[in-house]
Amino acid sequence: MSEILAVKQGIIESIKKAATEAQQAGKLPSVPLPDISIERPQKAEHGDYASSLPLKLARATSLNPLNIAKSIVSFMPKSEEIAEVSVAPPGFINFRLSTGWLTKQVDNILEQQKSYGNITKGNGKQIQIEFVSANPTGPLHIGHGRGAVLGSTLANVLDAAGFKVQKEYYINDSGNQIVSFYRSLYSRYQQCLGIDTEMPAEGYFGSYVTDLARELIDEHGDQFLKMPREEAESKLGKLGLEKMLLKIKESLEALRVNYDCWFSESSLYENGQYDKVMAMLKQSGYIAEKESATWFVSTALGEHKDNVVVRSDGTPTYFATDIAYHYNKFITRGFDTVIDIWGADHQGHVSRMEAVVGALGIDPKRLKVIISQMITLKRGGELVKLSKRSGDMISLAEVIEEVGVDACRFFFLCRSADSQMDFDMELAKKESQDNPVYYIQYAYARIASIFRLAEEKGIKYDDGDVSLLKEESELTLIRSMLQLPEIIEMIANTLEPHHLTYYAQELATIFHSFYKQCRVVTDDVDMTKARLKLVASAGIVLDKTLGLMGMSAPEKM
RNA sequence: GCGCUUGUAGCUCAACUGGAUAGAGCGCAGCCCUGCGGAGGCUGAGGUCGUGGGUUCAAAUCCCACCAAGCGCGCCA
Repeated sequence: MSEILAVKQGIIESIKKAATEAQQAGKLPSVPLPDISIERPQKAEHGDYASSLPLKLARATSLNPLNIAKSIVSFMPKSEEIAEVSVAPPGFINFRLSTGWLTKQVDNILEQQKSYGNITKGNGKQIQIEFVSANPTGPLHIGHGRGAVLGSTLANVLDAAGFKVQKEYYINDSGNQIVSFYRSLYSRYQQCLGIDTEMPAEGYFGSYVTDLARELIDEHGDQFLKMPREEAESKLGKLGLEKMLLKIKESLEALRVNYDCWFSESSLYENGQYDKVMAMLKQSGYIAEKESATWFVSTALGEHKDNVVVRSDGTPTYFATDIAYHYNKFITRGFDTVIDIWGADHQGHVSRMEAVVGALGIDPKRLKVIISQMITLKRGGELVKLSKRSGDMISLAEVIEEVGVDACRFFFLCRSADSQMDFDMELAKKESQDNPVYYIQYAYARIASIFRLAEEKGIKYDDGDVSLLKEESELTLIRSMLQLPEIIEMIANTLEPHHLTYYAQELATIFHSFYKQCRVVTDDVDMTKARLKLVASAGIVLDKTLGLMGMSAPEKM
């Protein structure tokens, strides 16, 4: 367990103990105590942590909250970590950490190195996170990029929080869209070989399909023309699909996103899982035949309408396979928690998915669906829709290439998932002070630069005495570093990784301010060593934070 | 029409999930280099938290109504 979380827990327990003792001593009426929590006050003068318990007890005890606070505080045990416990109107109890304990945490961070910030909350529980999962019928676009960054960052954080995380991409490799893609590709293939033919009406008209057809001609020639149409479509299509998938993987890798598992939709049919799950639903009475189709009776579970699982032509819908897929996640593979990240256009799918998970006998709370809102691409305030080069929707790969990975990741991450966002490529590219990406990385580069100087001067600081750190800006820096475990805990609870970007900026700001106020390498050998320790620990925390966001920590810029 | 999400400083967004005087960045007005990287630091101005009710000791946060925007409401995925 992280030191700071242990201290926090200790404070909570001491409040509980003090309140109970106050009650036993007759200083406080014996009313039931609510769940005690402490929070971080927004003003530094209010200390490091605060409890509003007295305010919550005011009504039940019909006492002045300030007096309740005083009674509780008088029973508060002393501890090494806490320097001061005070009472503030209208009825808060404020706690201030001792500087001795604070400075010791510098050594603690140095010991823990890269594992600093990690917590044990997850206890090795298995959690699966599925994200992007775009149809392999075309290149990824910017919206997928947002989901990719969201998912991979969340996976990093959950891993740091002690969960066993598995990242997965669901490949929709069967169904209507695939058939349509196969047909489109075959038409383009024929056209490229001089055959006058038409594209299917519901086809994929992007120029990338033609590019794909040309690549396949280069590699395989015109052999598919000699086959019966159906065979040609299928064989050529499969090759095209593989290529498309490869391009998708490349785009994701360029964004520093990788997966533990690429799960094929069609495997659900091949291994009989689909049939099994449908039979289960039928047996429990959630399946009905009407209008010559097969329906999942979601209205029985409070939904507004039923949903088709098998069309009247006998083919299963996307929803049907998704049911089997989630059965596979929860039952076959036994994940404790499953996180799905979907785009806003899938929002209507959420409630029926939760309903069907419940119908399969799985607690729907174990399924967490994150909807990431739409993202619009801009360039200097102007809306960008099409790529100048291909005329298609601008691809994720193009955006990454133009803007750079670090900036892409940061900007995709910095808004909460449920707020729509504009992604301005000009702004993201601008390597100036109005770009927080460089501001944060610059803090790290400054740290690296300090160590280059220290090394040049041959300074060793292993025996530095951190208790010399007493300046306000030094202690503020330590306090900021101590927040990382709490941030990780919060994100693991809320599944909102955008908080990391704000934390990173705040940590960088506090470091820059410290840097201005306290010169590190000076003639004062002892102070130099102590500050080198402080700076080293700041480097660890900054590196860890950037790492969680999938960003690089450059030694030089 | 129904459902989900959003509405906070001139702009883009936070607000530890109900707490203290609502905070950052950009922009704006100023100030700071005989020192480790000025891609920096420090001040300041700027708010009826969409509107109106309600719950609470306490509401940007919870509930209701309304207004506005995005997405969805297919035997598409």
